[in-house]
Amino acid sequence: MPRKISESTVRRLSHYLRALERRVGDSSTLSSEQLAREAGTTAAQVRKDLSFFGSFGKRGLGYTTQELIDHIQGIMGLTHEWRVALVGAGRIGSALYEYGDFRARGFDIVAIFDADPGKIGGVWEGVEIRSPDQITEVLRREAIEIGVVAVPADAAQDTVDTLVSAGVRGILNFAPRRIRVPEGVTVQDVNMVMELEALAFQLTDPRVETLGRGATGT
Amino acid sequence: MPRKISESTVRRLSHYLRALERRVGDSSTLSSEQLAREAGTTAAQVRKDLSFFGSFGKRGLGYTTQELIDHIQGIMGLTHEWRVALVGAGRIGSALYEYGDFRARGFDIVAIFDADPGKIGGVWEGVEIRSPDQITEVLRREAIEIGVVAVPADAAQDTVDTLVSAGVRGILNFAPRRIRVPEGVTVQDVNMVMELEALAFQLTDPRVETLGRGATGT
DNA sequence: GTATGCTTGTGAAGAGTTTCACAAGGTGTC
DNA sequence: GACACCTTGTGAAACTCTTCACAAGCATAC
Repeated sequence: MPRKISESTVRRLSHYLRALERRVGDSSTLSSEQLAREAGTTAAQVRKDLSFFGSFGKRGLGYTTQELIDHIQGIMGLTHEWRVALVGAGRIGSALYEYGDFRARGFDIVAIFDADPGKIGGVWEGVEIRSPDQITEVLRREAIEIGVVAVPADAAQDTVDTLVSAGVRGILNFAPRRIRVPEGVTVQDVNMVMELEALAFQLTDPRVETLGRGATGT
Repeated sequence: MPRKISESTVRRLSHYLRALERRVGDSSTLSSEQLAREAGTTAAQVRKDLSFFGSFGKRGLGYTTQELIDHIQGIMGLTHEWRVALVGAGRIGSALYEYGDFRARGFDIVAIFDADPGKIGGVWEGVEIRSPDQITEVLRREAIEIGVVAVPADAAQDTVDTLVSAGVRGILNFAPRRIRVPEGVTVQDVNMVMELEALAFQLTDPRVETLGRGATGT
């Protein structure tokens, strides 16, 4: 009975969390209506999403901000630190690493790998850059559960295969390639070119011509 | 009659394009079945997606690689260069800019803005970093259509408002905040923390316990 | 303690997306 | 030119996700 939660629901839970965190301290309670407005969805959707996991509100009153935060964090598995490996210390990899927001949110990059001999041996804020040869060994030893793949597209599938065989079951993939993984392993793709292409499509689509200038802002 | 194309269809078009480009030169024709396999979907889905825009294949034969590339590029608006402004020259902004894959795909960052006085006046590969005060003027002058927002969350909505009032109708948003825009303007969000949270959810969800160790790889 | 007002939680309806299955229409062979 | 083969394009069915609408339930006032 592996209740199937849709990707969109999970995505919205993240939004709820962001919205709630911005409100901590404000008033201690809020309605699905308010939460929906702040998270950019509808009240019914908020209630339905939450209903998959339990009953967290009080009828007539709404949800207690901090309580709901705790519940959502529990649901999403954000109550413990996740140990993450970064593969690929190029431009994207380094930007990610320096970005630092991950650590603040419980995703701790504890190992870095790169195939470039010029990079191997370097140290980023206390974490040594290692050869990909060591992935299996290090991931096992460090009990790493999530892998971030920021290698060239051609190397992505091999990299992921190695990570998976080293026990990783979650992959954040920045390579612009669809990755194949065995069942039980999850891949999330981040592909900025694709997002830009989606924009280009919206700006190009005939509907724009059809609706004409008047439609904007109606 | 603004035929409504779903977000997932647009996303898949990008995947088809990537898959097709990898094949240029191979054999000159391929079936929906083959394309589906390379893009990670089903043959029926490929045909349905394409059918929204026309009939590009030949029955009994399949699609001509180069021809289909041209069609999809036309559909998505990738046949001309898009002029892009980058707002926020911090870590994410610079990583994006240096990444360079955008330019290769027809997205040309021709203006950069940052509020940090220490950065204003700096030059990145020939493009000067300007004060946000100049957004309206520069965007109008340079006929910029797409804005990339890589500013802190609190500044995101204001930044977008400025961009929109300067004529931008497509926004790529890296700030972890849901942005409100008038109708006719499209926002694409890139939020890496959210993707990691989705992974955490998958790795945490009770179903994992329910299915047990045996399920992986079945 | 009862009445009033408000908001949740949820079955059911509605909308949208994916999959199915097959007629239509090409190619190549003999 | 007819036949066999193959793959597209597409209505219809199946499935999934969102929206609706309302009974159930709690808080507060009197």
